[in-house]
Amino acid sequence: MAQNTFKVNNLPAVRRLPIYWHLLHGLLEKGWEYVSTTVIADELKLDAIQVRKDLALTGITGKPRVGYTIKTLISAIESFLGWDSNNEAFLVGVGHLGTALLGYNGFARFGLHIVAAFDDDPQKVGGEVHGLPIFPLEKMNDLAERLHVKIAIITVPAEAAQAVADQLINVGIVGIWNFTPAFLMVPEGVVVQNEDLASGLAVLSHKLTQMKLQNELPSEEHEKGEANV
Amino acid sequence: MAQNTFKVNNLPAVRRLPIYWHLLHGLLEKGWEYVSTTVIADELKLDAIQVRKDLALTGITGKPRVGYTIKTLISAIESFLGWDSNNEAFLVGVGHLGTALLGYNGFARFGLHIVAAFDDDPQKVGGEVHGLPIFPLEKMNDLAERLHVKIAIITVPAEAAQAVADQLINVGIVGIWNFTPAFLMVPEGVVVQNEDLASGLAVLSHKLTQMKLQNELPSEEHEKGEANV
DNA sequence: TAGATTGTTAATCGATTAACAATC
DNA sequence: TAGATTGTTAATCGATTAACAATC
Repeated sequence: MAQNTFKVNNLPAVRRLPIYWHLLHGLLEKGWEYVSTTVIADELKLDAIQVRKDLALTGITGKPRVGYTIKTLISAIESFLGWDSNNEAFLVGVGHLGTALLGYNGFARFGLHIVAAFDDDPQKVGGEVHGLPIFPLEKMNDLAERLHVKIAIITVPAEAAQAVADQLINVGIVGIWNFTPAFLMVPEGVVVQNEDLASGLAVLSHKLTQMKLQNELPSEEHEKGEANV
Repeated sequence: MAQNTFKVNNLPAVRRLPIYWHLLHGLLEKGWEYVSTTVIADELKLDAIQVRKDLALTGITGKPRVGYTIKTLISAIESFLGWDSNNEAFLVGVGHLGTALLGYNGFARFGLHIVAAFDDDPQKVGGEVHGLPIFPLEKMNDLAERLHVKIAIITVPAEAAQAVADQLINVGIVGIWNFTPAFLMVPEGVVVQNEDLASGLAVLSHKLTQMKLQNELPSEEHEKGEANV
């Protein structure tokens, strides 16, 4: 019945789109024009059917026997993710990580432009990092209004994260990229993306521990070996 | 039949463990001794049953009516993830992000100690970042042997990532924390954890786009409103 | 005791994988 | 044409959620 199936909520698939995007750029640079899902799957150790399903999210279709036009695919991913329109962002917390993110100009490719940085350290306020002036937190309101900023990156210490988030939401921020381990309480209508490095490290540690165990119990069924006990 | 069910492969759950860990530390500092999964779920906007299942991974059990001993739980998470043993790590690529990670001493809490940094820029080699000397890539073999390092963090430009990974694997590295968007080909027995910021940004962008769409189609079923067309 | 909370077994939901017809 | 590849429908797998007995 629904004229609009709107089955656009596959987060794992969304996370894979940038990975395809990166690969596609590489192929383009190598002079390729078309690519099949078989090739993509092979390069990324994925299932070709999965790749096809993922790419279908963007609405693009391929040609049997030929594959997909790489350029079209890249654009489709960008527009699906909204990376083809410019987004201005604030960054709050000019410590090690904040400074690194300010210096990393790679986000521009994704339409993300950090237009102002904030910190509450009087030593830092008034200074510049990678050409961007650092403002005191009080200036936030003023600048948000003037620049119509909707996205903010939080790189403050965890203890300060909630207060900073509250303040950001207050000045109209609706998307928060949270690099602290703090869990932020936000009202409906505000989106938070947690980027906690500890989670990534946990997975790495866990995989390593698993592997170590596997090696200690020598031939404990090599995935599907014969039962030998 | 299997005396060892070994159902320890729930990656989403593993990613949540550090989040619990952080919350538990906060509660401990507030003077709490016990905590129930109801409280944890409430704080993190999760399901209490899910929290219980996740915590069960670590092997710890709680007491009905009381909950879990916070200190025990913290230790259990740490030991499950191997965070209670020290792991030495290399870091390759002392650019913006690499420098930030070197300066971020928070990893020590997770047992991860960066013991040497490498870069191929002669300008950087011989210098120091946050007290750590920067070595040329050639020194890798030497140092890996001497220090028994098993983990490496890659923060080089994407184009150089595969070559660096090859070299690292060559000197005995078995765990790679890959901060580049490059997909690394590694032999069996080597674990890679990709930490591509673009994936996180993609999810944020996607959620924001979704929200915008929702607002544009005004009352398109408020999750379960009446069909009005 | 009464009742909150755990831990386990079963049901549901969603993502991945398989099967296969359509197509260039 | 023959056959590689797409796109869709169905089957499987795994994670989340529900139900409920056990317990302090």
